[in-house]
Amino acid sequence: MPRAGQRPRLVDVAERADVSLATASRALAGRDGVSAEVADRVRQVARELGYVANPYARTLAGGASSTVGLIVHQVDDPYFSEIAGGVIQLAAEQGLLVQICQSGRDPDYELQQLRHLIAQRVGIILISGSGYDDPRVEAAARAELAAFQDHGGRVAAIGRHALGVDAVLPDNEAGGNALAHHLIDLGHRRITVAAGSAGLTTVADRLAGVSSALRQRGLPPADLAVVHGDFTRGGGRTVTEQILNEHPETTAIIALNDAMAMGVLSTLRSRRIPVPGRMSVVGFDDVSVAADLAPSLTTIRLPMTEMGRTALSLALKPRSARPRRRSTGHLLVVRDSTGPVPTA
Amino acid sequence: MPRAGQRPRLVDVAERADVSLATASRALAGRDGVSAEVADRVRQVARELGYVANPYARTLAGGASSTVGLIVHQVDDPYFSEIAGGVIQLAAEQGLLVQICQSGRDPDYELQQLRHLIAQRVGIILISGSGYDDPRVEAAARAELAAFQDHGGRVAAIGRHALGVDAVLPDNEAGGNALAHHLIDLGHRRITVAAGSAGLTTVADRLAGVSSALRQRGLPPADLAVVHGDFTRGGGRTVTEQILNEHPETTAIIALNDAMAMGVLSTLRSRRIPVPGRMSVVGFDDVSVAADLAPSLTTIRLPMTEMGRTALSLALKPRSARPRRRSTGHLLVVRDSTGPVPTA
DNA sequence: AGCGCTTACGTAAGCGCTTACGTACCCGGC
DNA sequence: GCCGGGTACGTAAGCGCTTACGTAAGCGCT
Repeated sequence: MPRAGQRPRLVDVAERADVSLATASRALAGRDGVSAEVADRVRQVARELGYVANPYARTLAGGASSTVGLIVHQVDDPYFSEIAGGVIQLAAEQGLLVQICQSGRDPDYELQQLRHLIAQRVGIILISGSGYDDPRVEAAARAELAAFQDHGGRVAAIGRHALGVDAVLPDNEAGGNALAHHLIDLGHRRITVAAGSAGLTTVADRLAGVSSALRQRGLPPADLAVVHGDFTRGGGRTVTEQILNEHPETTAIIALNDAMAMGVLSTLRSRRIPVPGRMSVVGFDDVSVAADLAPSLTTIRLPMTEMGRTALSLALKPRSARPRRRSTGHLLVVRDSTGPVPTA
Repeated sequence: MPRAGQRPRLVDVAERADVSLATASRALAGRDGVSAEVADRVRQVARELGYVANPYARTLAGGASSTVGLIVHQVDDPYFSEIAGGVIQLAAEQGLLVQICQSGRDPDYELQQLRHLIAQRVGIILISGSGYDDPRVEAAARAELAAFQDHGGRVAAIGRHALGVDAVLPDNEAGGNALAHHLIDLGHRRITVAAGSAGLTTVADRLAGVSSALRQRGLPPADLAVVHGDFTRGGGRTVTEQILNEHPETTAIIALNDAMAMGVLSTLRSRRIPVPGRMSVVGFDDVSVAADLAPSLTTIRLPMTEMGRTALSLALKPRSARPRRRSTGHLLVVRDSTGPVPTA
């Protein structure tokens, strides 16, 4: 008999279906060893009673945890919130709950969040964002995740390699390459990269693609300048000031993510520098506002929502012997922020 | 003795500190009935062992759940992601984990998410976003939340009243009022509101503020037109087309949130209608990109991060007899998207 | 008819915690 | 000296589930 005002328990279902606790549990878990007839009866009663298993009891008893932990650099950055959207979508479809944490782009804090998630016994961990090229931190994270997996935890990474786990990876190098080719095709020769923190693998990869484009076109490395800031709008603004001062010959700026590109555009506007009339600007990611900026932003489209979904689906699959990789497509989206090099 | 390769349990701590399980539990919970000396010893051992309580066991046994559920309309909408950022910030400071869900602006689905969170036994629920003026849905949510609270659950709402729970509420009416006054001061007389879905209380409240401003200025109601879309950039674009067709005399558009305002700006730009030269545009919320748009957006600033924090802190306080309300400040931020009415 | 094997189910242990209750001890008061 | 009352701690009962193991029934086989 369900206690008044309380959620029904498995015993309540079992009693009412006139079976034992064990049978009820098996029936609801879809395990076999239960006749189809009894299983139906149990499921029927559960539905009538509105029974939902207590996840705490279930997990304690050794069942699989139904919560997935997601670590992002910052939730209110559209890149991450779109990824989170994809994760949450698929999680909802699967009846899973998503625990979300931010690292604030601090590797040590991220490690701490990771440990916290593990200590909280979430079943699945998704790590999103760029990796750090600090070997100490990445090795610690790697070790932590390996131990977690050995105890049955499931892990996937989004946009970062070197963690030794399943990962969905955009081809950052190819994207950077495509951007640079686009600008070179437009006649630009003095290109400056507005890069994020030098310690991020994403930055290094995108940058590598840009450099290789120059090489492929036989252009001297001196045609390329690189200025580091951080992957935010504020970072884009700061970096733009620096570019204008230190590399005044620049005719095109490659921002290594859209957030920075927004900062770049905003600063150029306040300096009354026409885009693309006097300066072309490109971004990377194609966050959804990119199309609505003025001018609309030429950028590399990454399927962020899809990336989130894919990462979760990887983590949901049984663990494979060696880490899987899923690469995502990318697409150069040409809009109004790029144009031919100005004729001096 | 901690089992090899396993996380330490409370018994491990207890044994090593040479006390009983109960004492160890009390010591770590900071409950009294434990001598200071013993309590210190236990805490010390726990630290050495890296002990973290298993939240599933803790919750099952009747301890407080340490997870907060957050329901938003959509995570990749900057309004919600900034609120979520605030919630996550404070949660991290308190050692809590945040479970996040999206309702996709569908009242029925939102109700389902709410039930899911409750079924999953989260301890605290935060509901963010506009309420629905559908009495059926709101009443159902109210009932669900009341029952949840009666069983010890904690609830707070952000930006919605009528739920019968603690709430943090921006003064939507005053904000709408301030926007309208600003435009009227600039000489605008044919104002059209780009409103979100008619069924949202937020829309009704902001709209009420706008209407009252016209009344306060002795302007005829006919000076105001209202077109409904949805609270997204796409909604803003659609609505703008409609305004241009059906209300060509309009000189100023009040978008009832920033997302719509972005859609409005984008459509006006593609139609080559100068802002604010021929049309002034205002938004509401002041999401962080608002300042970086071209032209930068005049809007009402809401302290979204703070709202998230406040909501969680309300939920963390012991329940009060009657629902508390915290109102947030709001501020008219005048930027470049508004100007004097064009002289015909 | 008797054996073993499978299938369908029940019994009960135990996951790691919290907490009601019990017990030993020490204090001061008469 | 004894007793009532507080303090500090231990014992053990659960929280609601999963699952290893046990058992009874039914099957085909010799």
